[in-house]
Amino acid sequence: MVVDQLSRSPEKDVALDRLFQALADATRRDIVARVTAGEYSVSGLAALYTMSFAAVQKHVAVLERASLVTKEKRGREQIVRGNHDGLQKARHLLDHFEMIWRQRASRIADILAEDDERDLP
Amino acid sequence: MVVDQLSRSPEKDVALDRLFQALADATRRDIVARVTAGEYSVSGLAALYTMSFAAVQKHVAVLERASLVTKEKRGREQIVRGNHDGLQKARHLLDHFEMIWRQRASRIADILAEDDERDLP
DNA sequence: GTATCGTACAACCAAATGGTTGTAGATCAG
DNA sequence: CTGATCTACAACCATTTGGTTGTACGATAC
Repeated sequence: MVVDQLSRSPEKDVALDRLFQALADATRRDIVARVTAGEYSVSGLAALYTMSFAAVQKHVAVLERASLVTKEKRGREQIVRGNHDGLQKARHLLDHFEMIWRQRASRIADILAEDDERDLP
Repeated sequence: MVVDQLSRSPEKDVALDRLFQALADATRRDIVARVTAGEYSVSGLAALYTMSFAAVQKHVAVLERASLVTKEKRGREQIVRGNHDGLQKARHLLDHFEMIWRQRASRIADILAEDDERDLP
């Protein structure tokens, strides 16, 4: 029962938990797509969906905690915008996974190549 | 209350829900990292963590449903491997978001450029 | 054969999630 | 000032999640 996780820094882990958790809902992904392309107030977003205003408000709060969007007060409205950095963090981890995969794939290729060399005359 | 979501195809949505949901847990991300780099049996994975075997088994099941790993029976063991395609699907959506963002950013740049032209003598 | 190992799965539990309604505080329009 | 709008937040509810223990079953070792 080794406790070592491959990933160090539990703080980052929590940030990643929130990031992926936030993206694990179709409505929230829809919100991210919309506010990445333009600006919306919370009520402007709420008008787009059949669920209640409070529900949309909660979704925006989840996205904000995950650093995927930012809110800024403008008069009595709260303007929601996409946060580029949050998206990049998620991409970076997936890129990292893919890098590991490619390294493994090339290692396998190397082994096969060695076999080929052995088979050569 | 417009019902239209930006993203079409609810089936893909469910797949993405599962994908990001699966990645929203540090233990599961750790498992993905490990089985992407090499092969592990379920009990081999379970030995790495302090939680029970059944818990790890459930995590692997979540990853399998999300198409992030595959299981293959070998003797009495079940070998877990990383699934490259699953990772790419997640990356593609994030790439898409980033593309929208860049389009918006360049649109803003264009507008600013127009202003600059107006200001020029 | 018997014992052991690796797995699957059910039943259970506490906590989190995604939704609702209702209430209350700011801000704007008339 | 009054009324409408936008937001925040609490309380509640059903379902899911992440964990546990216990049982059962096929494959392996001796």
